[in-house]
Amino acid sequence: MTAPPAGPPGCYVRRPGGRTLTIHTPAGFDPRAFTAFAAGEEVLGLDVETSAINDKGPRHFDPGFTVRLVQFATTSHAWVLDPADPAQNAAIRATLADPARRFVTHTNYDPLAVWAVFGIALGQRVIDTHLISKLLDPDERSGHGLKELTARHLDTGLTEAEAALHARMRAAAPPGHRAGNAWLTWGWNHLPADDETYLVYAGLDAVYVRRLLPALLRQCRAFTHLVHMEQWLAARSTAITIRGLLLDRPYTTELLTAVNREHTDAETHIAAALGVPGGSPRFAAWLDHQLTAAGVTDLPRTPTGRLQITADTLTSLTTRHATALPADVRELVAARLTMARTSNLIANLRSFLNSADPDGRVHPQINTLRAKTARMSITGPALQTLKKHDPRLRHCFRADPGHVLISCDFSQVEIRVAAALSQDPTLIRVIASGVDIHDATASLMYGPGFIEQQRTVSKRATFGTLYGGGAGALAEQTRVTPQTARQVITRWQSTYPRVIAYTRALARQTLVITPSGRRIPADPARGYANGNYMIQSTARDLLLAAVYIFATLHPQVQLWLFVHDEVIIQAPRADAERLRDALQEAMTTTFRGVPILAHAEILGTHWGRLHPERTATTGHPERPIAA
DNA sequence: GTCTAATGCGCG
DNA sequence: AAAGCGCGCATTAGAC
Repeated sequence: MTAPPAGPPGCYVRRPGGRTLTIHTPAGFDPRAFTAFAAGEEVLGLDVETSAINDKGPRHFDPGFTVRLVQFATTSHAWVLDPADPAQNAAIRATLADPARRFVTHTNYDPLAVWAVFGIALGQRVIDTHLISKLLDPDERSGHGLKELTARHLDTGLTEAEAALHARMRAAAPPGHRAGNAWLTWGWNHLPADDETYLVYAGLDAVYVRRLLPALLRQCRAFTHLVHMEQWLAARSTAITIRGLLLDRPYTTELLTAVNREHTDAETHIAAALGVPGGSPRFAAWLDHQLTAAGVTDLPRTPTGRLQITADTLTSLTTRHATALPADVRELVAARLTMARTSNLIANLRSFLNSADPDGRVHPQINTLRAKTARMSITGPALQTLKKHDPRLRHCFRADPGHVLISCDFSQVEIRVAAALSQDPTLIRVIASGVDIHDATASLMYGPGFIEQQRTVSKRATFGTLYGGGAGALAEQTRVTPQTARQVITRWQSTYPRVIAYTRALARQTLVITPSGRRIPADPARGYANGNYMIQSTARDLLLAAVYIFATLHPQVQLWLFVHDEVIIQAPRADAERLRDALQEAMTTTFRGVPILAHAEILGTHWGRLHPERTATTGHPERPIAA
């Protein structure tokens, strides 16, 4: 273990890896000494200890969320401050609000907490070691936690402090708070704020994040421009989280009530007819029996042999096998299908309402570097995965009063990026001519008299090739025979040979380096994925570049959300046309001689537009809305 | 009951 | 020769 306390009064001293680290505790707070400490360092490690976070709720924006400790650190000294003490609270605020001050944190958890509790926006004054680590190795599973990173790059002092804290929490948790992870939740909320293990852990967190920064930065020499751009994007994204999206709560509540009723009706119907809940395995057994009696045997099963009840299998029952089944069975299958379809809607609507703060705003977390390709993810709620063809879901979110939402998305950006990277002359010519790319591809493959099915298959072949797919997958998707699929792929390959040559060359590489300088390690067993890494990642960076240009030219405009190849902004109604045009212009560009096109439109007050003839809350089966 | 891995389905 | 890619979350299945 480390040496016993031996520092100044009110301090703990630890010597992990032979370095002396001093932790100043709240009990020993001295305003003048703290001011002198803070003045001596331009970039401070910043960490906060908070009450436990409930992932199902508004997280930082829950009224019950509190910050219990705030820590500032150099590479050798940490000050642990207690915001409940007025003098320490003032010192915290003064330090955080100082416009000349820079901080280093791990993830944006701490800036969000600082905003939620102190109302201070750190904005571009914070650099995130998690983000830098993701640039060094974009694989999420590579261990980007602060503990793993400090153990790898520095020493094990922090992991040991954490182990000690967890042991302390387990030991101190009262009965009833020991099962599962309950001791952890109890610990973050209730472990006494003067507990030595807690204070040492808290102080070391800030010291280690400060020590980690130079260790990681040194390894980024070949792509420091990415550090800058990603930090910019992360700060803008944190601003989106902080501002939040306004939920149309009356609409959402009413819709949930209606859909709940639809779900319950279907459930009750099944229960009344069979005496079995529709969602139970016994329903599956009953249906299995009915199908066997009707001679239907080709439906998918679980590994244990149970009939698989999915929306897909149920749908095929109501279509392909409709005539084989008695009317009462069909009716119950339809009811079960209603349950399957509404349960997804219900789950989404509940997550919207649960994640809203008391003002009716949701604060989605934006992970700006989630995928290996640097694609972003949005969680809490997962707004990128809402069923698009049912506009009732997106309609739950609305612009702030007096504002409208404006959306702009790239047109077929991945095909264009593939053309630009491969410099395939035929694909470049097709794109430059401005005709429909899939029409042109089908025409090149089958002649100008191609039929619709040939267009569909060649379109699938295009995407399959960009993603590294083969004949098997193409046959599976289009229900053509494997031989036909192989022929289609061969034709595609001879139509766009440079694309094929390009992706084959990429497949042999062990490291993919994108035009923006991003490093993506190849998966040795799946070299065919490299082409997709390159294309998807480059498309993402084209979006970042466009957003950067737009936001720099229009710094006051609020970014609202990103959906992979789409940006949504919020603007005052009076500026809508002007900003729609400006956004489209910023996103329209040329990449290596290939035009990258974008289309912007004013969405209006709500994200999703309901069909004019259909009311929102009657629970009609979803249907695509004509463009 | 509790937990995790796999599956299904939503998006691009 | 063959291989689609990248995500999040609810539910299900199976293990403990």
